[in-house]
Amino acid sequence: MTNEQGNARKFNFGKSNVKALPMLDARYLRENLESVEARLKTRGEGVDIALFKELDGRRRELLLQSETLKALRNKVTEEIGRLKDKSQGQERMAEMREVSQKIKGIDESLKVVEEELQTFLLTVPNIPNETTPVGKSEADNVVVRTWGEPAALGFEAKPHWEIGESLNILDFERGAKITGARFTLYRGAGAKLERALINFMLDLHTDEHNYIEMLPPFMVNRESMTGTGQLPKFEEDLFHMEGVDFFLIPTAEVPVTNIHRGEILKGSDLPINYCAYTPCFRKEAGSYGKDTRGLIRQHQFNKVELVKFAHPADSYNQLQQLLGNAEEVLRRLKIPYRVVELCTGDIGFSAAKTFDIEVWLPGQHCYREISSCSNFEDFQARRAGIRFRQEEKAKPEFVHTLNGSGLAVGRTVVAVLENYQQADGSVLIPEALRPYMGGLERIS
RNA sequence: GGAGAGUUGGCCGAGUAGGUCGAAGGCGCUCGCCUGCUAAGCGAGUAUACUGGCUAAAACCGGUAUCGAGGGUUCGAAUCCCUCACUCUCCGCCA
Repeated sequence: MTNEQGNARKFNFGKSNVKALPMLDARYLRENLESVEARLKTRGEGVDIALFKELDGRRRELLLQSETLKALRNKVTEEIGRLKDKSQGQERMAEMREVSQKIKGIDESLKVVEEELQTFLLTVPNIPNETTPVGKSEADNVVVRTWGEPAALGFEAKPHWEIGESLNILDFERGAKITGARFTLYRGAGAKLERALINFMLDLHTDEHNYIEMLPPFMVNRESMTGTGQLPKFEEDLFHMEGVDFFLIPTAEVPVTNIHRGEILKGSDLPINYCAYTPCFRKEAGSYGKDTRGLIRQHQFNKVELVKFAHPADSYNQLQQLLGNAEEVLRRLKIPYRVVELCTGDIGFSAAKTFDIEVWLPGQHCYREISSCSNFEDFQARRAGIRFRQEEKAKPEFVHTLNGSGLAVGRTVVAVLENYQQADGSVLIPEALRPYMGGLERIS
């Protein structure tokens, strides 16, 4: 046995026993090919219609052949079973032996086609909602509203990394020494500020916004990553464990949405609101030159996430609520922000509609994303098999899933440091946070 | 790390000398009946996915699959064999 095999065996607890993911809505795609294609085009994304037609057609053809033969075999087998004298069945048994061989061959081809089809379907992004503005890039996003006035500091605003280093609460050099680039060590009041923000956000959402707090695993299996849409397409952005088929979560969206994977929920329980603090781990592949300084883009950062499972007819109302719940964090902290509606060219793979909250950063003279609130409609629900019944006996339907940061904690620290910096180099603590900082009013 | 026990439908729970078992029974639920209301009682029904036919679409009718997952033996597997995952108990180790 090679070393690698030994390892694999030792840690071989990768697959969950939850049933395989259900087929995506191949039927809907089959019947609405043209319109789906047109709407996906607004993302700047093409669908290989010819490939789909071929795979889908082949699959149905093979399925029909296989099922017809199985029906025959079942019938004959039942007759044999009814025989008192089994020796009378010899001839038919021989026939069925051949039929079974044929079925085996067809099923093997079928399996190949189904895997190809599944792989194809899993790489098709969500269809944007009709209300999502059509556009090519970030530049076409629409500012929905702006809250708060950037404060007139009366001096040249410093970027947070300078503030953090001079107050000795953020240590980028040692973070890099301990691990590497894009890892930061928080010290003293800095560490406490991060923790205070986490608790403040969790308390706000659970006590006032009616979310149930969850503390999920920070590693998930492949099925979970596929359920929310990170896999199969974005594996290169994820940290993968060696020896086990687990991934570090890039957001709490993954473990929290997958809480109900493969379940049928009660319609009367909707909407279900969950809120979770987790660290998030991202490789940030392809962003090498970007945001190299400071806390903005880290391989590990903390986030409080809001997740909703909603009735399809109610999901856009829920999206507004979720967005408002996230905004409330910045309102309480009295930090200016704006809300941006993402265009079709800028929304994520799984989203049908997304609003970003961008916080004002005086040190950088710009608004930066601090939260992303999306309605995935039934996209994740299909992949993850999350359904509900309207009524006790009704047919199960897919729920709509939503989530949003409420908020990204590291970036909130950035916003606090930069917006609350004082001429003397100290930083005031927002009033709402003081109870979480042991009454501390100022970091100096 | 070692030893053992389990995994069946919304839930509980039968079913292992392979055959008519998608699966007894109970609970729950739905509809109907009955009783002046309630309770009790009686009758019927009660999984999911894919797929063929019909259809504008459904309803509907038919087929296939599913008894943790995957594979094997067999004309035929919930039942036999193998691999894996998970749950529980005991021992060891450990925050």
